[in-house]
Amino acid sequence: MVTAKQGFPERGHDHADCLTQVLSNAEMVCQQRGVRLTPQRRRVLEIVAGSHSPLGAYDILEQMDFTGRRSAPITVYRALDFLIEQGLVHRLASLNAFAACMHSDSEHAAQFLICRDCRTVAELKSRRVSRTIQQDAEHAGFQADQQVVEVTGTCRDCGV
Amino acid sequence: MVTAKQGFPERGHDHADCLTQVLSNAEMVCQQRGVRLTPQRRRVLEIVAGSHSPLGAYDILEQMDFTGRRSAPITVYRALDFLIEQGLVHRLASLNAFAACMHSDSEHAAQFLICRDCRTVAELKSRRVSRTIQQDAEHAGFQADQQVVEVTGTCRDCGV
DNA sequence: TCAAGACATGTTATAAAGTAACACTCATTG
DNA sequence: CAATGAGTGTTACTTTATAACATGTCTTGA
Repeated sequence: MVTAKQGFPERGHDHADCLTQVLSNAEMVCQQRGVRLTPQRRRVLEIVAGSHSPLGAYDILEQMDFTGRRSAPITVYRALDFLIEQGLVHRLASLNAFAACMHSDSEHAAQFLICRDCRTVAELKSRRVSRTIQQDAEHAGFQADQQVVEVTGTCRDCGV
Repeated sequence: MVTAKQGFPERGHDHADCLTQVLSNAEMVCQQRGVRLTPQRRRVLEIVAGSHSPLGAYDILEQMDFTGRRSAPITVYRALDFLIEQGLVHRLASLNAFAACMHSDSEHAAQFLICRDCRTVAELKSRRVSRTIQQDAEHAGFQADQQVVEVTGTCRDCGV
């Protein structure tokens, strides 16, 4: 899960707040851009944002199963594609999983801290890191336009 | 593919040199560590190092098929696990693909520049980047111990 | 108002990536 | 030379993701 505050989220924080915030922000963002946050998409966002740790597409699929019958995986992937495009959800390549983004209003590279113990995920959101990558890539003769930064380790609460 | 030089490899460079260098380095490293670079493992490394762009496990599998009969995927994955463990091959999470490492002698975080046009891959190998990530993570209450940095963009030769 | 087009979803099937479990080989080494 | 352990073979399977095509549903302008 992802928190609005800088730094790694505290263990006991009220996650319902995150959820509310993500959803209302998403409504706003979509309205502004003239794109549709349909019930399906909203539902997927809700599920992703409701989890403390990133979810696989099939985990999401299981939770979609509210009317008794299960939808096809493609349904979830389509909603995820939309949400990612709008910057409302990030994909974590190293986990094949997805996490909601609290900062979709502000432009930022996708940078993650992944705790190997509690599986909690936070965004690093360091301008310094993205700038350094940008510069060093350029120095190597490379024009960077998309960064994937995923850091595995132990968070404050799980640390020794 | 990955070059020993800093910066993005030049288009016309002699790739056979890379290959030879990777293999002799691997022999050495394995001998030093008392682990076995078996024919299978050597063959997988050869295939990976022989490609200018990262290969999927099943691409490697196809090329293993030298005696006429195809081995099972697990064979390739087992060899890759070994090679990754020894730092001879890197896994590119954002591509589900694998690339040989030219710098397995020196300790370094896995950082990649991936050209979206020619699919060539180079290692960034920036101490500055890994240090910055380390520091900023720590500042956020997080003890980093493994970094994934994958940058997509356009290389010198493909750039506008 | 209603047809056209665009966007969204349903349905079925399949591809691509990765792993489990167990049997067998083969080089040591004590 | 048996016992051990690392490496490989074999079969089956799980997990992750996409293709292709049919159907539904908004909205917009004639």
